[in-house]
Amino acid sequence: MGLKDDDSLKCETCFKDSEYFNALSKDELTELCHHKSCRDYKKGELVYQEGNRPRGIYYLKKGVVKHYKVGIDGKEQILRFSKAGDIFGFTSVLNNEPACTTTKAIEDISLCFIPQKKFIEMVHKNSDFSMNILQLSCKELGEANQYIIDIAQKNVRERLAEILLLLHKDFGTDKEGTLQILLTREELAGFVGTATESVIRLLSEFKKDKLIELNKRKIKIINFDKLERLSNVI
Amino acid sequence: MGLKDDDSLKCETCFKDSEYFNALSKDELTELCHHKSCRDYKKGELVYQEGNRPRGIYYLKKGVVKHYKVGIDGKEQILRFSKAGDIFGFTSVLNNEPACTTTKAIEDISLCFIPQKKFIEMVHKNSDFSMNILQLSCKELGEANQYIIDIAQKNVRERLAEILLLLHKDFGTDKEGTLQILLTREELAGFVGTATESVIRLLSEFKKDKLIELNKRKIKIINFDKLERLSNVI
DNA sequence: CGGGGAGTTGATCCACATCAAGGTCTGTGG
DNA sequence: CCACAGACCTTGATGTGGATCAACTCCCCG
Repeated sequence: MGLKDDDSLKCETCFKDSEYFNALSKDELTELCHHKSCRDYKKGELVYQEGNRPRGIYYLKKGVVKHYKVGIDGKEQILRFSKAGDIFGFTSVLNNEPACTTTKAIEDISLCFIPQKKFIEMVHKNSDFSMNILQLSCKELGEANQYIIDIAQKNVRERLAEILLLLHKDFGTDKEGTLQILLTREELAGFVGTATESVIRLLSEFKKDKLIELNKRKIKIINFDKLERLSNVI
Repeated sequence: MGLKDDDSLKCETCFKDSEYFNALSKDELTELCHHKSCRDYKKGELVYQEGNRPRGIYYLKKGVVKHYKVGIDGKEQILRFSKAGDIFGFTSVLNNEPACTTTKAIEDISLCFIPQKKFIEMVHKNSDFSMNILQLSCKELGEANQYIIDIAQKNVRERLAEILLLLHKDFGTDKEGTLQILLTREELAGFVGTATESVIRLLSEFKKDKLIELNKRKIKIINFDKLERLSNVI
């Protein structure tokens, strides 16, 4: 799991537009850049695994990863995705605990790694940066809470509708209107929290009802209003 | 919702043993005590409601509150409880957003209120305190994630067993061995994420199988091992 | 003593998981 | 460029966990 040292080690522009690292001063940023290291991962590669102890946090420069937990029967429950510009892995670093999720690249990605020590140091030294992380963590907590009530009280149809809209909001579309994230049916099921067959049946129902168009893994939402009503947003 | 000013305003000992406020210096503590205000709530009273904007955070001195969301059909999904020594309400304050949960006293409680401004100030000024809050928020995030996979993948029996053990861990027992938290069947159902009738049926099944003893709302766990195995802890 | 909330039990129904069996796509190596 | 294996997708049949509805009891508490 060692990180390759390459040219990107010296890359100073990684965090230029990051909404989290913008709190750092020019000096802090330079200092940080001397300690970070970058690496590319192929689609399907693990970044870290539940139960392992990550030795730092990650900044995703390119691509998409999924964060999930594996249940008793081996079924993946996807908790969320991260895309370019996101950071992750800070929860276990901050609590000095093993990771509570597994993170895997679902496309080719470019990652920037910041060692635990440097990250903690920054949190302590720069209160604006610390506040950014705090707000991020609170935001994720709010989303997790929302997700709990969704899973507990909505049926699968409502949840799938909601998640399609969520993916649209988070990942947007290409010029054709296709969702900018490609998931297998199994992954979609793992995110919704249902069986693969159920997702397949509901997707084709949505297609029949002219809510979406399907082409392999490409999904295009064509009736947002109806989907929204169907999702029963609280 | 105004907080009564009373003698407790001057109380200096509120935070003496708090694992979160212990990062504050004596001076900061004194300063804080000049800005906090205390109030008692009767069982059943609302502290704040989802959608409202709390103007500060709360430190629970005595009693137990439940944090929940209300679903479409009016069903309560309880997300967690707080007990003496816990703080809550900081997520919406930090993100400057309306509260994403409703908080209600399930016994008579004693609350200490810290205005938003003071709290943010402390987070900015004292990096140890900030780290405490950050760790708390990350811990809650981890618990929420665990809860998502539980609800998504376990059946009601497993979840009820797990929650009984969780309540035991968090609230302990009196000298008789009875859980130190009294919930209605409806609240228990709202926490497990199921129907009241299902909780009732399963509780009496657990009783029949000599896993627990029941006396009104009092629950006594008598076979931890079996309950643990039943809960299918991952 | 009566009214209302909480608890209990039984009957019924359906959303969804699971199983089974094929079809389709994709990447690899010959 | 083709063949083939393995992963992924799809559809149908079936079983059931647990929600829902209904009726009744049990407590409190004024």
